[in-house]
Amino acid sequence: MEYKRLADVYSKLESTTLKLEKTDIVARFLETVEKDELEMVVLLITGRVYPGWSSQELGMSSGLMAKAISKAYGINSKEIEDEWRKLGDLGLVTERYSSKKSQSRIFIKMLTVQKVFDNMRKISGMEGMKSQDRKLDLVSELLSSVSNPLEARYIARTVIGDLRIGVAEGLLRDAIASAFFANVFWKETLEQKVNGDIRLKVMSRSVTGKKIVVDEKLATVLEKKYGEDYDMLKSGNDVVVRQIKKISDDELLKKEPGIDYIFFHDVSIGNETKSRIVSSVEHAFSMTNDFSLVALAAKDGGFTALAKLKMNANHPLKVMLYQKALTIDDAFGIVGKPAAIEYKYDGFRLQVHRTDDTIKLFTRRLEDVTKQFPDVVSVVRENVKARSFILDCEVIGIDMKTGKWLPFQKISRRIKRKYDIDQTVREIPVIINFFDAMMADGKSLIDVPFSERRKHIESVVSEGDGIKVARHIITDDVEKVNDFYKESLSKGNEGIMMKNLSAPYKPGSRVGYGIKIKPTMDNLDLVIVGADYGEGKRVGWLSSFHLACYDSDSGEYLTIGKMGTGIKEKSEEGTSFGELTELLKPYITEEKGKTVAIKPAVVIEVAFEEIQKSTKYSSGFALRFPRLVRLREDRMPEDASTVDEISMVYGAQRGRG
DNA sequence: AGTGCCTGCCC
DNA sequence: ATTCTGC
DNA sequence: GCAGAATGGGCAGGCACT
Repeated sequence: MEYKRLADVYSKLESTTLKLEKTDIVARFLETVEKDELEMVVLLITGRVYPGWSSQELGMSSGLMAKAISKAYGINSKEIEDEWRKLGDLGLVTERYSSKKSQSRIFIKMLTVQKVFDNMRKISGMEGMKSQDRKLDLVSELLSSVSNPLEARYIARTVIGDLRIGVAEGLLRDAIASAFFANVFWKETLEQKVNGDIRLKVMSRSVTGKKIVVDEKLATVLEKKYGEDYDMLKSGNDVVVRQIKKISDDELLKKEPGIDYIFFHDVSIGNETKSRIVSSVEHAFSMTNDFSLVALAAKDGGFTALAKLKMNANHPLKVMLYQKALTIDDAFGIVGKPAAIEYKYDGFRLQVHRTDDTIKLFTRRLEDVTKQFPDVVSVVRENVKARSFILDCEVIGIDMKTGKWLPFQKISRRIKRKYDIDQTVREIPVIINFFDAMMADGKSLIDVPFSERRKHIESVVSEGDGIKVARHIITDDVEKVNDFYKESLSKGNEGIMMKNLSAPYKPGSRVGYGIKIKPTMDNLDLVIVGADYGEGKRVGWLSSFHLACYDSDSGEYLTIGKMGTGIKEKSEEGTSFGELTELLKPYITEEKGKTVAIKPAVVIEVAFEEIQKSTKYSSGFALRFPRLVRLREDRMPEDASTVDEISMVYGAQRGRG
């Protein structure tokens, strides 16, 4: 397949924000892809060349891409930086230089999807001396063989790992469902207006050569109400009328061979059928984390093949994510009463797998970290009494001297380590706290209620040094939760989790079955002393703001980090990027690429989770998760929080005093 | 050998 | 991680 | 209410440069 075709699809996707339209674009494209190219195309649609669970990386991002542009088109880096700031996206920058060169281009051969894919995979395999140069050559080779600047745009974005086409898991899942299974409609959806006309009429003009099954009850209605349009649909397609109480033969819903469209009379049957298709795709993806496999299975074997993609210890599962609430009452409102309340440990998420002899550990993003935690492997081997399982836990570090739990920063030293692992095992011992179970003795637990999954953990885990079941209570009493919350914080935890007792485990989604509650710190008033221009949807605005506190001794402003969230895009909603940009412009003293220096004048109120020690910023501190609360127009820069105040707050933080 | 910058991934 | 926004 | 796209600090590792 020519890369140009894929680039056109990307471009169409970029030109609409409508999810249904995007889904349709991807689905209609996938329908046309041959089996031997499907794996590659599905990966490239998600902007990758290896599936999410793979540890293969490109080792190339915006920095090296800027160099690649420089090399491929002979442009100096300052000019590239300026264009980058103006266009807000290196993909557009690449496209621009590509189009300037295009007149002199002589086509020998069209660039193929396969070629792009192969070069990207070569890039990810490269290491050692001069490897960066060789990576640049591979990118240059692609850029010089495009037939169209649009292709250059997407080659650059694939290198950066950010396609910006608004397609991620949810949408691709729906698109695969729509591409390889019958498209389901019912009376209301056929009567819905699309571009001014009802959908049935639109379809009668545009759909030809398809196999369409129509509910007998609906057929009568269509003939009576829309006879002319319905006749036109029948004349151009293979329309079969059936009595359909309920589609019991799942395989009928598969395309190739099978049916392309199915029309029901009742909303409920339509919805049920549609969701049966989508959830079978979703389930297959949950099990494999690999849309290439899912798409192939769906195309080839429909429901049967999708159902064969089963949960498998040693293959990581997407983890369930949790929402945030401000108060215990709000949380109860979402998860119901009574609920399970757990400590929210300040560690990192670990998925523990065991098949008979093999234990494997995966992070939240499915990286295999078994090598980094031999201590966890052995404690699991000895203390979990089951042969085959998948469990979810939070790992925290402990201070060798005091026995207290360490803040996340410390344990993070172990996560990506490749060398001196044994030494850090001794220096930073850990405790694993199990809080969920997804598989037991080869059987999936994701559909059993949380309360049962919890019981299962308690039955297989024997607690000991370094291995615990997450501390929890079950209650419907706000006061009891409050006490538990205080207890949790006093141990240095981040807060608490509140969980719905009857909820299933939903891999990969942030549904309201679990809620996290964290305390709020008093906000700081900080001075803006610099900023960066934004990318993508924030192009043209100052988008990230460099913050400083005041040193009353020296009268200087000391930096404490950057902030790029909490700001509104629309000015009606509150303090917006536009407003801040206009406000700060007169104070800009220096510009370099996307970064500007700003004279201290504007004070803002900033919320955060925690103050950390930092070597990067001149105040010696940095904020964990900073976000804008509001402008402080009533404050002068000298009124900002002082470094002494911040130092006091640092010392008084949870579990640290 | 030391340093600085980039990348990817934890939160 | 947090937050905002379109669907 | 969800999915997607913006953005934060800091860690280890790896490459390039001095």
